[in-house]
Amino acid sequence: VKSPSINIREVARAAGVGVATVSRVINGSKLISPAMREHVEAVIRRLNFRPHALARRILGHSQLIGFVLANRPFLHSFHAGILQGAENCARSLKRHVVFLGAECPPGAPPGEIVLPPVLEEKGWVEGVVLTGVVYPNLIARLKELELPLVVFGNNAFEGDWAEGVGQVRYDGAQAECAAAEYLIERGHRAIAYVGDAAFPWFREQRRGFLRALRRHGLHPLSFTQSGPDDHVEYGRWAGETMLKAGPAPTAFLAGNDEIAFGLYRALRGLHRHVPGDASVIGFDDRQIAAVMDPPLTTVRVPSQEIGCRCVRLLLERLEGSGESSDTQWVSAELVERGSVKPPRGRAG
Amino acid sequence: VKSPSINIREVARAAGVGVATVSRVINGSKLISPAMREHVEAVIRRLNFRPHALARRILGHSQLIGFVLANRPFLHSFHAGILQGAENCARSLKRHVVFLGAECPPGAPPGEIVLPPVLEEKGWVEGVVLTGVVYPNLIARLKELELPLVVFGNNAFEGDWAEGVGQVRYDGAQAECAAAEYLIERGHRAIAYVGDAAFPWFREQRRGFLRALRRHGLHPLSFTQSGPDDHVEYGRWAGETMLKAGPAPTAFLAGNDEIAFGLYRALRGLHRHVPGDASVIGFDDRQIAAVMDPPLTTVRVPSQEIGCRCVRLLLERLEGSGESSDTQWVSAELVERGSVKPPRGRAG
DNA sequence: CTGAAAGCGCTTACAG
DNA sequence: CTGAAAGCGCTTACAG
Repeated sequence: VKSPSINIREVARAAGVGVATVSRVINGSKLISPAMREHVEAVIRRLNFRPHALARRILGHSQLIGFVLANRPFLHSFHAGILQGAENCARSLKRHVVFLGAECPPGAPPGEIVLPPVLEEKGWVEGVVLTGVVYPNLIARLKELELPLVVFGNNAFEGDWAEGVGQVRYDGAQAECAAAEYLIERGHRAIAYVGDAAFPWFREQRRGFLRALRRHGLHPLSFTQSGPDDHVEYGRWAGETMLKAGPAPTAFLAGNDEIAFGLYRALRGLHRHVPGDASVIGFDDRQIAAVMDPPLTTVRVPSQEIGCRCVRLLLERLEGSGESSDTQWVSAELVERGSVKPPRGRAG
Repeated sequence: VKSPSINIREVARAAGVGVATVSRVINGSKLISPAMREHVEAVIRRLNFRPHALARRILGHSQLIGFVLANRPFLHSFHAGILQGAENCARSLKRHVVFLGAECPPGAPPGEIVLPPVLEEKGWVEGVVLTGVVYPNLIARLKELELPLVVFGNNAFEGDWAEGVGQVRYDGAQAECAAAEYLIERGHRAIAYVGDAAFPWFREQRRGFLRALRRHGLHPLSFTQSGPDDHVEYGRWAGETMLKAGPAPTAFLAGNDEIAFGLYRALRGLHRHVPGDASVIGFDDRQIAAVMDPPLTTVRVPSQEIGCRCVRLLLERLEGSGESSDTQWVSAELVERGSVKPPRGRAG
């Protein structure tokens, strides 16, 4: 059931040359005279010949990179940024990105995880960039498949997987420490961190938060229980709980921007004003941050840059098989908008 | 420079059978005895053999679908939704999606447009789903390449390209007509449409808006000039201009949610309250809509469904080469949130 | 059911 | 510089 599309042999015959010559032309080989090149190119144009991509790459590289978004029902703007960065960078390096979803429960034995065929089969992708919610068993499975791997480190759960895999990450503890300092400088003393401790990225942030408070001899408030999957709901729940229960914080450090939005809702529900009654700092700088009211001061994580660095690191490791640098760091910085003020009853 | 990875021939030798038999096993052929199958499978496992994806598909189908996002510097949440829908659907149909950016200025002759190699070469993708900002010349180029094509119709500029291409679209005029009626029912008389008429999707919406106003004998206000590329800025500019210049509208129909947010800003800057002083309805229902203050009433366009329908339609056309249905419609519906109220001085 | 052989469309030593 | 031939890893008639 092959369509009668023309192949290199027919081009060769039409041009009155050998197939090797046609091959050299389409591959831009130097071993060919200008006259011959022009002649063959003319025939190629006339016949509208396009070489078959798969056949060309049976030996050699597919130039395809797998971008795996693990365990995510939805492509949020943050991961969309990573994907876009990866695609841009891949394109400039003559590679292409296959976008792949993958679900794999944390408890599954690596051997039993079934991945998309593009990953299971050999020859499709040269390597994989791994993002989303990444459990060690997925990494183990990908290693079994002998796929060169770069993971967005902050998305991965702790485990014994680092060997042989490239990482791009930001220092969440450091960033959140700086955010806490920023609040402390502005006079806040009752500061709360909000983020489900079931996730490593939130735990890491919280460590930085604790570090800052300890340094200043302040008592840290935290809300780290597991709750609703929806981050907005989680933030609202956390806010309501904390405001009703204990000494009300004058400032909140939210694990991400959606949690921050949930906190806004809780605050508003209790007639507290942001930032008049309570300050809030988010994390990630997703698209919603600038649009919230007041605009959210937040820690910007450069998503596009992360995507770009992931594919760049992957290709470095592919080429220099001598295991290039294991971890690359990108920096996360506070972007000041309108959700922080000194607490009430204190000179600005 | 071939890595010494094992191939079908070696498996056959190790199993003491012919390569055809191994081939049948990995392809799940029925023409094989259970005993033989088990034996070969054991050898495959022992040798950790994985067939080469590219070689398998030289004849036959690549199972790859190109998802092209044209002329977009950024993957917005709306298109991210389409992509995610496409990937989900593709996966369930055993296909994979290659995410591709493409820039091509509207004026370029089709012959001169250079696309990613994955599209230029034959055999990579079985077909293309086209979204973003789509000019007719890009469609023409893709047709030259004989790539089966489904476009998200609302993203495409008018032109003589419809023949032979599948489309998925929503009825923007109808949706915006309904949105206008919704405002009229609530007592609004001075209603403005805001959206750059340079873009066909805004023009289509505006037609629906005009239809509704005409039906009720109302005078339509419109802001359709070309302005800043950034939609938020565009909305702000439109809002400020209209509020300063003419009879102030009591309600705005924004071409998309970001324009609506720009209108919020303009209104706030002039100390007008939403929805107290002016109502606003957005379009698309992007992620920011629910997060705006007040939450934006908007027309929801089912982005994931669009992505899914695009790949489904593409595969139908691939299989039944008898040109299956040309255009599929999805419905866009108003989602009521908090940005609409009856105008001042009128009973609710 | 199974295997030897021809074939898919290309690339790449090798010889000239 | 150019071409005939062998090779890439797989699939698929064909014959048994």
